[in-house]
Amino acid sequence: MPELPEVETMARDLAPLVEGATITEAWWDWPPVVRHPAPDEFAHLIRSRRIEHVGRRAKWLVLDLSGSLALAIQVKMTGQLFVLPAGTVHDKHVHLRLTLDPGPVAGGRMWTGPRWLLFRDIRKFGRVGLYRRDGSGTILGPADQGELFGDHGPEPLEDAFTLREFRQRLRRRRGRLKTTLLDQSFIAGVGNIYADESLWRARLHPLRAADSLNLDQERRLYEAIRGVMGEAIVRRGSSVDDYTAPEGGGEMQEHLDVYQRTGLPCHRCGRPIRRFELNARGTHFCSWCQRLPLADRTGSNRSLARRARRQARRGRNWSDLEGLEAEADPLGSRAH
DNA sequence: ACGCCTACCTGCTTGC
DNA sequence: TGCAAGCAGGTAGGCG
Repeated sequence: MPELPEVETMARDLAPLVEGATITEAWWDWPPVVRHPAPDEFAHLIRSRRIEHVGRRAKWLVLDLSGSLALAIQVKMTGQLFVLPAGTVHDKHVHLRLTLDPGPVAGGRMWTGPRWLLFRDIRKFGRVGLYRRDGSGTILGPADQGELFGDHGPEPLEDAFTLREFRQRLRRRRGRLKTTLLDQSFIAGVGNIYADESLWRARLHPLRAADSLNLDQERRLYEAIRGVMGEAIVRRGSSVDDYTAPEGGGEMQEHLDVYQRTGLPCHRCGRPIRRFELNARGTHFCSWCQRLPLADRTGSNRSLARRARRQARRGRNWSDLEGLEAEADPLGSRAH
């Protein structure tokens, strides 16, 4: 499940393989994979474009093409990219194929023949789109209007993303902490794995009201997000479930503290990691290290607290935990 | 306006 | 063995 570190790894792996190459043809077997523009126009526009740079924004790969075009690839859950000699047999999950005339490659290497850039996506969630950049370099959305990434929050690892800005953004939010971290308009690139990991590292409960943190907690969360993301990039991301980096698997999964570690000892206190569902996502945390203060459940965010009480009465959401009914207490309020 | 919920997908696992 | 249900989750779009 690619998040920021996995997509960053894909971009870094892909760059030396395709930068400098020219796209000569586009093929697809499932039109919805081309989100924008209409598939025929996409094929027409992309022909003869040179791939000038491979980068990343949020969880998207962005290939800068000649003529101020940008090929944006959203891999979502199971999207993968491969570069193989043209004509290589591939399976039915490859839904888009770009034929590349390699031309001279950085480092003086010369490919001996055309290559295919393959987009493979088992679950067909991923999409590609071709967009224009305006004079200032901003990628324009459909119909050349607005910013393609206008709805996205800041990149957590950029210098421009300061603790001060993080605090300001966090205090404007009304929802729960984890829901907020997963919201791409709050911060770009955080997904389920690194949301859980960041909250564990910051010792904050996933259900905390986002606007209820004190100064120290805000700082811890800010540093946790950046620390977890930075470390995950160095380790080439996490290889879990369907996802592995094609150019060699990431190893961050061996260094995760909570994600998919239900029942295993917390790396800080030794107590078992617990799991519950939030917004239909598995949520992993340590109920000893990550407490939900009483005040949080009652006062600081009224609408949130009201909803929490209603859900608790109906016995939904955080009561149907796997196994251990007596132990199941995602609020983390039980004394050990 | 904002947050929450569902649909989109398919392969794998689990249960009968 | 076979089949169906359950599960994984990023995010657009609909809903309240």
